[in-house]
Order: sequence, then C-alpha cells, then structure tokens
Amino acid sequence: MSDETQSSLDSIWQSEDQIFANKELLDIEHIPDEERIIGRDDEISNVANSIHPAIQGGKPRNTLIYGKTGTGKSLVAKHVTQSAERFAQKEGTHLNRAYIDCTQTTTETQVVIKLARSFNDPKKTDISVPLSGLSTNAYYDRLWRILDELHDVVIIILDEIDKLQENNVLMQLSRAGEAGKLESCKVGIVAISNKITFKDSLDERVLSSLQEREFIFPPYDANQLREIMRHREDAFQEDVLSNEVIPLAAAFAAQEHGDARKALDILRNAGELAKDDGSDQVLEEHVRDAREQADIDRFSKLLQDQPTQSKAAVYALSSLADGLKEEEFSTREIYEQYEQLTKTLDIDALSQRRMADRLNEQVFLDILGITDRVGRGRGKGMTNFYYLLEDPEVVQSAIKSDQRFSDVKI
DNA sequence: AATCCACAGGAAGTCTCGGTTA
DNA sequence: TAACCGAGACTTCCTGTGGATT
Repeated sequence: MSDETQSSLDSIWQSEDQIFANKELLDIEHIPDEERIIGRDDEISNVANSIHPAIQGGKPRNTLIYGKTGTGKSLVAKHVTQSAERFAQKEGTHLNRAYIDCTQTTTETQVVIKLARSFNDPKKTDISVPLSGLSTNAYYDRLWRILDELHDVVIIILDEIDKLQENNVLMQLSRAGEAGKLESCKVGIVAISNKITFKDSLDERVLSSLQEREFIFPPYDANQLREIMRHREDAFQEDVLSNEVIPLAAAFAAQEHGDARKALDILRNAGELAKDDGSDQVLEEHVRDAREQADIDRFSKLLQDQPTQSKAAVYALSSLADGLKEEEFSTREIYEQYEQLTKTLDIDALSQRRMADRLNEQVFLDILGITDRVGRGRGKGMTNFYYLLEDPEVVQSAIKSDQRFSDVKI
C-alpha cells in the first residue's frame, strides 16, 4: 500500500462520527436500565407478581403476555426475570431462567435441546446434551435430570410462541410436575405472543394451565414513544438532533400501532441518511425520507434473503404484474410463468403443490398479499390469488441483485 | 337439483444430510 | 462400524369445497 493511500485512509480512521456517539442504544435488543423502561410500570409489577412465588422456591404462575410488536413484551419479561434471578440468589434459591425465541427455534426437539443446554452445567451434572442425534424422548429425559439436579425453580420465556410449530412441548413443560417427570424442580412459563388467535390452536389442558395469568400490553402512545427516544438520545452526538426530529418520528411510529421498534428504526435511519448527506444535524427531511426508505429497504432485504426457488416464484408473479401493480393472479397462472422462468434460468422446476407453498411462505413474510378462497371465473371453487405488496420494479430490482437473475428479461 | 370442475391444502412417503451412540 | 435420530425439502395421492354448468 502506498503512502498516499495510507494517509487518505488515516483521515477516515481518524474522523469522528459526526452524528452517532453510541449507536447501540438504538438497538431494540438493548436492555435499558430500569428507569429507562417507559410507561410499562403496571405491566412490570403485574408480571413480577405472577412469578413472585419463585423467589422462595415455589411454583411461579404461568403467564401469557399479548401485545403488538414493539410494545415492550420481551423487554419486560427479560427485565423482570433477570431481576427475580438476582433477588432469589440473595435468598439462597437456585432460580434460573431461559429465553427462547420461537422464530428461531420452531420445533419441539429444538426447544428441548436449547433448554437443556442452557440449564445444564456439564461440570456439575456430568450430562452432555448434543446438538442432534438423539430421540426427542432422550432429550426430555436429560432435561428433567438436569433440572432436578441443579435448580429449585426455572422460568422459561417463550417469545413469539405462536411461531412454534408443535405445542406438545408446552404440554410437557406445563405438566412436568404433575406427570411425575420432575421431583423437586418447579417450572414456570412466560409465553409471549402478538396474536390472540394463537389460543385457538392449543389443547384445552395446556391452555388452562398456561393461562393462570394473562396480560395485554397496550401500544405506546406518541408521548411515550417520544420519551422512549429521549432516553436513548445519548446514541447521538450532542446537539445533532434538531427539535422536530423526535416528535416527528414518534408521530410516524404512533400511526403504525405504537411500535417502539419502528420508532427507533426510523431514528437510526434518519441518522444514517444525515451522515450520508454530510450533514452535521439530523433534520426533519431525514426523518421523512427514513420512513419511506425503511419500508423499501426492509422489503428488499427480506426478498434478497429468500432462496432461489422463492425468488423465482415471486419474480414470475412480478413479470405477470409488470406495469399493472397490485393485480392479482391465480396459482396456476403464476405456475405457468414460473415454469417458463425456470427454463430460461436453467433450474429445476418444483411441482405446483410445492410452489404454492413457497408463495404462501412469502405471504407470511409480508412480501406478497393474498385474496383467498374467492371463487371466480368459470367452474372454479376456491382459488388463491396473489399480488405484490410493492411495485414490480422494486421487486424485480431486488431479485436481480442475485446474479442468477441478472440476465432475465421476461 | 345434480353434477362437474379445478383448485387448496392435509397426509403420507421418500431422500438426503449432519449428527450420536453402543 | 452399523444402526438410529430429527429436520427439511420434495413428491404423489387424496379429500373437500362451492360456484358454474347442465
């Protein structure tokens, strides 16, 4: 490397970030100190009360928490259990907790493996928990042994529980004591869901044992969102935020069901746009752009992370809809286009059955929309009709960033 | 009113992969 | 080592649906 490049790089390394001081504070995962959890005082004490028996080694009440995304459900659950763990330690109770994100861990076996590994201490128990290879029952067996051996009480947080594919694991966990699987250890479950409808899919017995306590977290209002952002203002350098930035971001987020995550995303994106502009302040226009940009970015990113076959299916739909955005097409129409596409791409075509599943996955991810079960045309019963949720151009350019699609012209 | 159409989506089975265990 | 395990991606087969057709 020549001296000149070195010195020009030096100036980049040296330059201080004009906008951000501590960007991590804008991360939704970041758990703030207690005084920074805004507007959730009642919720915190409710949850604390319901798991309170655990402190003395009793059985914590199972708790169900509902609320839309970004209403502080996970935050409160994590915070309260963490605090309980600390206090119990002083009381001499072996209380432990585990957090499971059910969007990542979707099957029964995986949940059991994760729990067993997180509660285990191989040095003390001499039990190993391999990542795979055992039967589900063998994993349960080890989990029960670990719990009895090491812990008085455990609290299990199951976040986004509606994403769990099977609920046998809930049955097992909530009834472990009665079923004689556990001798001394008590198990409490804190289940978190953003859909109330998820109850419909549950077994009566599980539901009743899970529903000992049930709380609904309301959305944040604009005032609370403002306060939340003010408490994280340290993320920025001093005097970088102009006055209207936070109220505006709060107003935007409040419009979309009071989502704190959204508010922080907008704020961070606005900061990044300001930085790209070379501006030394974050201005109102940055916030407005950030909101628009955030939606498209999220969408494109989501799409780019999809497997090739799914992209092909979505692309087929987008080429049908070219110029006619939001027009709906039936599975069969999309499949015909998809078959063409796979030929030009020289990839194997999936069966129609499978491609329809892929399309439904995209609907689940909010990449596509669906009008289902509307009978139309001649001789048709139920038919699914799919449509794009963004402009065809946006969709196609996102997919074409994948090399395999770059030459496609249909 | 009876029948037909054409699709949705469940069930069951196959294959492959990465892993453990005795 | 052979036997086994679960997950995931697929396929094929099948049943149910409800407006259109006759």
